Amino acid sequence: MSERPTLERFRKKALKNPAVKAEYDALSAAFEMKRQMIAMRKKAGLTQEQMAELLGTKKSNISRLENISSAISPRLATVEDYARVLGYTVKVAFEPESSKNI
Amino acid sequence: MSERPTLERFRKKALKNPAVKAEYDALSAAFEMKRQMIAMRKKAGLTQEQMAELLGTKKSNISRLENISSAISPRLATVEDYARVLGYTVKVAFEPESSKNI
DNA sequence: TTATATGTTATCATATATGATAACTACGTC
DNA sequence: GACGTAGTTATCATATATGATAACATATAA
Repeated sequence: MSERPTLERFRKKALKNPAVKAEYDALSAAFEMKRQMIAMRKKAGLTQEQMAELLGTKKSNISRLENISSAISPRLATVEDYARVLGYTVKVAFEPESSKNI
Repeated sequence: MSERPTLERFRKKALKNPAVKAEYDALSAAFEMKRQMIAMRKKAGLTQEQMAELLGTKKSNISRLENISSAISPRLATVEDYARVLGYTVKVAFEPESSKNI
Protein backbone atom coordinates (compact mmCIF):
# COMPACT_ATOMS: atom_id res chain seq x y z
CA MET A 1 0.00 0.00 0.00
CA SER A 2 1.67 3.22 -1.12
CA GLU A 3 -0.89 5.95 -0.55
CA ARG A 4 -3.82 5.98 1.81
CA PRO A 5 -6.76 8.05 0.55
CA THR A 6 -7.45 9.90 3.75
CA LEU A 7 -7.97 13.50 4.69
CA GLU A 8 -4.51 13.29 6.12
CA ARG A 9 -3.14 12.36 2.72
CA PHE A 10 -4.96 15.22 1.11
CA ARG A 11 -3.60 17.54 3.74
CA LYS A 12 -0.03 16.47 3.13
CA LYS A 13 -0.45 16.88 -0.60
CA ALA A 14 -2.10 20.27 -0.41
CA LEU A 15 0.63 21.53 1.87
CA LYS A 16 3.10 21.20 -0.96
CA ASN A 17 1.42 24.22 -2.50
CA PRO A 18 3.03 27.17 -0.68
CA ALA A 19 -0.06 29.36 -0.90
CA VAL A 20 -2.22 26.59 0.47
CA LYS A 21 0.32 25.93 3.18
CA ALA A 22 0.38 29.54 4.32
CA GLU A 23 -3.39 29.64 4.49
CA TYR A 24 -3.54 26.32 6.23
CA ASP A 25 -0.93 27.34 8.79
CA ALA A 26 -2.91 30.43 9.64
CA LEU A 27 -5.97 28.30 10.32
CA SER A 28 -4.30 25.36 11.97
CA ALA A 29 -4.36 25.05 15.72
CA ALA A 30 -0.72 24.08 15.62
CA PHE A 31 0.34 27.45 14.28
CA GLU A 32 -0.86 29.53 17.20
CA MET A 33 -0.09 26.76 19.64
CA LYS A 34 3.58 26.68 18.75
CA ARG A 35 3.81 30.44 19.05
CA GLN A 36 2.39 30.17 22.55
CA MET A 37 4.77 27.38 23.46
CA ILE A 38 7.78 29.44 22.42
CA ALA A 39 6.45 32.43 24.31
CA MET A 40 5.98 30.35 27.46
CA ARG A 41 9.49 28.96 27.26
CA LYS A 42 11.04 32.38 26.78
CA LYS A 43 8.96 33.85 29.56
CA ALA A 44 10.46 31.18 31.80
CA GLY A 45 13.89 32.30 30.63
CA LEU A 46 14.81 28.94 29.21
CA THR A 47 16.78 28.03 26.12
CA GLN A 48 15.82 25.12 23.91
CA GLU A 49 18.72 23.20 25.38
CA GLN A 50 17.52 23.78 28.94
CA MET A 51 14.02 22.85 27.88
CA ALA A 52 15.34 19.67 26.34
CA GLU A 53 17.05 18.73 29.57
CA LEU A 54 13.84 19.25 31.54
CA LEU A 55 12.05 16.96 29.12
CA GLY A 56 14.80 14.36 28.90
CA THR A 57 15.56 14.96 25.25
CA LYS A 58 17.80 17.04 22.99
CA LYS A 59 17.62 20.62 21.81
CA SER A 60 17.27 19.60 18.18
CA ASN A 61 14.01 17.88 19.02
CA ILE A 62 12.73 20.95 20.83
CA SER A 63 13.59 23.03 17.80
CA ARG A 64 11.64 20.69 15.56
CA LEU A 65 8.68 20.75 17.89
CA GLU A 66 8.58 24.52 18.08
CA ASN A 67 9.25 25.15 14.41
CA ILE A 68 6.25 26.68 12.71
CA SER A 69 7.22 25.41 9.29
CA SER A 70 7.70 21.90 10.56
CA ALA A 71 5.35 19.44 8.94
CA ILE A 72 4.98 17.48 12.13
CA SER A 73 1.73 17.38 14.03
CA PRO A 74 2.76 16.57 17.58
CA ARG A 75 1.06 14.14 19.88
CA LEU A 76 -1.13 15.67 22.53
CA ALA A 77 1.05 14.04 25.19
CA THR A 78 4.10 15.81 23.82
CA VAL A 79 2.42 19.18 24.10
CA GLU A 80 1.27 18.32 27.61
CA ASP A 81 4.76 17.33 28.70
CA TYR A 82 6.17 20.55 27.30
CA ALA A 83 3.55 22.61 29.09
CA ARG A 84 3.86 20.72 32.35
CA VAL A 85 7.54 21.42 32.89
CA LEU A 86 6.76 25.11 32.42
CA GLY A 87 3.96 24.97 34.94
CA TYR A 88 1.03 24.96 32.57
CA THR A 89 -1.85 22.63 31.85
CA VAL A 90 -3.34 22.12 28.41
CA LYS A 91 -6.95 22.76 27.47
CA VAL A 92 -8.36 21.70 24.13
CA ALA A 93 -11.47 23.52 23.02
CA PHE A 94 -13.70 23.08 19.98
CA GLU A 95 -15.33 26.09 18.38
CA PRO A 96 -18.05 25.95 15.73
CA GLU A 97 -16.69 27.16 12.42
CA SER A 98 -19.72 29.36 11.98
CA SER A 99 -18.61 31.53 14.88
CA LYS A 100 -16.13 33.43 12.76
CA ASN A 101 -15.17 36.37 14.92
CA ILE A 102 -14.89 35.47 18.55
CA MET B 1 17.88 0.57 23.02
CA SER B 2 15.06 -0.87 25.07
CA GLU B 3 13.88 1.95 27.32
CA ARG B 4 14.22 5.67 26.82
CA PRO B 5 14.48 7.58 30.09
CA THR B 6 12.00 10.29 29.20
CA LEU B 7 9.01 11.79 30.91
CA GLU B 8 7.00 9.83 28.41
CA ARG B 9 8.51 6.62 29.69
CA PHE B 10 7.74 7.59 33.22
CA ARG B 11 4.21 8.40 32.20
CA LYS B 12 3.69 5.02 30.59
CA LYS B 13 5.08 3.26 33.62
CA ALA B 14 3.07 5.22 36.13
CA LEU B 15 -0.11 4.56 34.20
CA LYS B 16 0.19 0.89 35.03
CA ASN B 17 -0.81 1.81 38.54
CA PRO B 18 -4.62 2.01 38.35
CA ALA B 19 -4.88 4.70 41.01
CA VAL B 20 -2.27 6.79 39.28
CA LYS B 21 -4.01 6.23 35.99
CA ALA B 22 -7.37 7.40 37.29
CA GLU B 23 -5.83 10.51 38.72
CA TYR B 24 -3.86 11.15 35.59
CA ASP B 25 -6.89 10.71 33.37
CA ALA B 26 -8.78 13.26 35.40
CA LEU B 27 -6.00 15.75 34.87
CA SER B 28 -5.12 14.95 31.31
CA ALA B 29 -6.36 17.17 28.54
CA ALA B 30 -7.21 14.06 26.56
CA PHE B 31 -9.83 12.96 29.07
CA GLU B 32 -12.12 15.93 28.69
CA MET B 33 -11.25 16.33 25.05
CA LYS B 34 -12.49 12.88 24.14
CA ARG B 35 -15.72 13.47 26.03
CA GLN B 36 -16.25 16.59 23.98
CA MET B 37 -15.47 14.80 20.75
CA ILE B 38 -18.05 12.13 21.45
CA ALA B 39 -20.60 14.76 22.40
CA MET B 40 -19.99 16.66 19.17
CA ARG B 41 -20.39 13.54 17.07
CA LYS B 42 -23.61 12.56 18.77
CA LYS B 43 -24.96 16.06 18.53
CA ALA B 44 -24.39 15.79 14.79
CA GLY B 45 -26.38 12.55 14.84
CA LEU B 46 -23.54 10.47 13.51
CA THR B 47 -22.47 6.95 14.35
CA GLN B 48 -18.83 5.96 14.61
CA GLU B 49 -19.20 4.25 11.26
CA GLN B 50 -20.52 7.38 9.58
CA MET B 51 -17.79 9.39 11.22
CA ALA B 52 -15.23 6.94 9.92
CA GLU B 53 -16.55 7.35 6.39
CA LEU B 54 -16.29 11.12 6.61
CA LEU B 55 -12.69 10.75 7.72
CA GLY B 56 -11.78 8.04 5.26
CA THR B 57 -11.14 5.39 7.86
CA LYS B 58 -12.91 2.61 9.76
CA LYS B 59 -15.22 2.60 12.74
CA SER B 60 -12.81 0.59 14.84
CA ASN B 61 -10.29 3.40 14.57
CA ILE B 62 -12.88 5.96 15.61
CA SER B 63 -13.73 3.81 18.59
CA ARG B 64 -10.10 3.66 19.61
CA LEU B 65 -9.73 7.40 19.21
CA GLU B 66 -12.79 8.17 21.32
CA ASN B 67 -12.11 5.59 24.00
CA ILE B 68 -11.28 7.22 27.30
CA SER B 69 -9.33 4.26 28.58
CA SER B 70 -7.26 4.05 25.45
CA ALA B 71 -3.59 4.60 26.10
CA ILE B 72 -3.14 6.46 22.86
CA SER B 73 -2.35 10.14 22.79
CA PRO B 74 -3.60 11.28 19.40
CA ARG B 75 -1.81 13.59 17.05
CA LEU B 76 -3.10 17.12 16.97
CA ALA B 77 -3.86 16.70 13.26
CA THR B 78 -6.11 13.74 14.02
CA VAL B 79 -8.14 15.77 16.47
CA GLU B 80 -8.33 18.62 13.98
CA ASP B 81 -9.56 16.34 11.21
CA TYR B 82 -12.19 14.89 13.50
CA ALA B 83 -13.38 18.35 14.50
CA ARG B 84 -13.31 19.74 10.97
CA VAL B 85 -15.74 17.25 9.51
CA LEU B 86 -18.13 18.14 12.31
CA GLY B 87 -17.78 21.85 11.59
CA TYR B 88 -15.49 22.76 14.45
CA THR B 89 -12.06 24.27 14.76
CA VAL B 90 -9.60 23.35 17.49
CA LYS B 91 -8.10 25.76 19.98
CA VAL B 92 -5.28 24.75 22.28
CA ALA B 93 -4.86 26.87 25.37
CA PHE B 94 -2.29 26.79 28.15
CA GLU B 95 -3.29 27.62 31.68
CA PRO B 96 -0.87 28.25 34.55
CA GLU B 97 -1.09 25.42 37.05
CA SER B 98 -1.31 27.91 39.85
CA SER B 99 -4.71 29.05 38.65
CA LYS B 100 -6.43 26.11 40.23
CA ASN B 101 -10.08 27.04 40.12
CA ILE B 102 -11.04 28.79 36.93
C1' DT C 1 -34.64 -17.68 17.32
C1' DT C 2 -32.44 -14.72 13.52
C1' DA C 3 -31.16 -10.38 11.89
C1' DT C 4 -29.40 -5.67 12.11
C1' DA C 5 -27.10 -1.69 14.15
C1' DT C 6 -23.66 0.17 17.10
C1' DG C 7 -19.66 0.00 19.41
C1' DT C 8 -15.46 -2.65 21.25
C1' DT C 9 -11.25 -5.23 21.10
C1' DA C 10 -7.30 -7.68 19.15
C1' DT C 11 -4.00 -8.09 15.59
C1' DC C 12 -0.94 -6.81 12.07
C1' DA C 13 0.95 -3.46 8.58
C1' DT C 14 2.20 1.17 7.59
C1' DA C 15 2.89 6.10 8.54
C1' DT C 16 4.57 9.39 11.47
C1' DA C 17 6.40 11.37 15.82
C1' DT C 18 10.23 11.30 18.65
C1' DG C 19 15.07 10.23 20.15
C1' DA C 20 20.04 10.81 19.31
C1' DT C 21 23.89 12.53 16.84
C1' DA C 22 26.28 15.54 13.95
C1' DA C 23 27.00 19.47 11.18
C1' DC C 24 25.61 23.86 10.26
C1' DT C 25 24.18 29.12 10.55
C1' DA C 26 24.01 33.40 12.93
C1' DC C 27 25.15 36.05 16.59
C1' DG C 28 28.10 38.20 20.08
C1' DT C 29 32.40 38.68 22.51
C1' DC C 30 37.09 38.26 23.08
C1' DG D 1 40.59 35.54 13.43
C1' DA D 2 38.88 32.11 17.39
C1' DC D 3 35.43 30.96 20.72
C1' DG D 4 31.03 30.15 22.87
C1' DT D 5 25.82 30.44 22.76
C1' DA D 6 21.32 29.62 20.64
C1' DG D 7 18.90 27.66 17.29
C1' DT D 8 18.36 24.93 12.78
C1' DT D 9 18.56 21.06 9.72
C1' DA D 10 19.56 16.40 8.09
C1' DT D 11 19.86 11.63 9.07
C1' DC D 12 18.91 7.37 11.09
C1' DA D 13 16.81 4.35 14.80
C1' DT D 14 12.94 3.48 17.69
C1' DA D 15 8.31 4.25 19.62
C1' DT D 16 3.76 5.10 18.80
C1' DA D 17 -0.40 6.52 16.14
C1' DT D 18 -3.18 5.12 12.54
C1' DG D 19 -5.12 2.00 8.91
C1' DA D 20 -7.48 -2.34 7.81
C1' DT D 21 -9.60 -6.57 8.98
C1' DA D 22 -11.90 -9.71 11.77
C1' DA D 23 -14.25 -11.29 15.71
C1' DC D 24 -16.89 -10.07 19.51
C1' DA D 25 -20.66 -7.97 22.77
C1' DT D 26 -25.00 -5.86 23.29
C1' DA D 27 -29.12 -4.08 22.24
C1' DT D 28 -33.23 -3.83 19.44
C1' DA D 29 -36.42 -5.43 16.07
C1' DA D 30 -38.56 -8.82 13.36
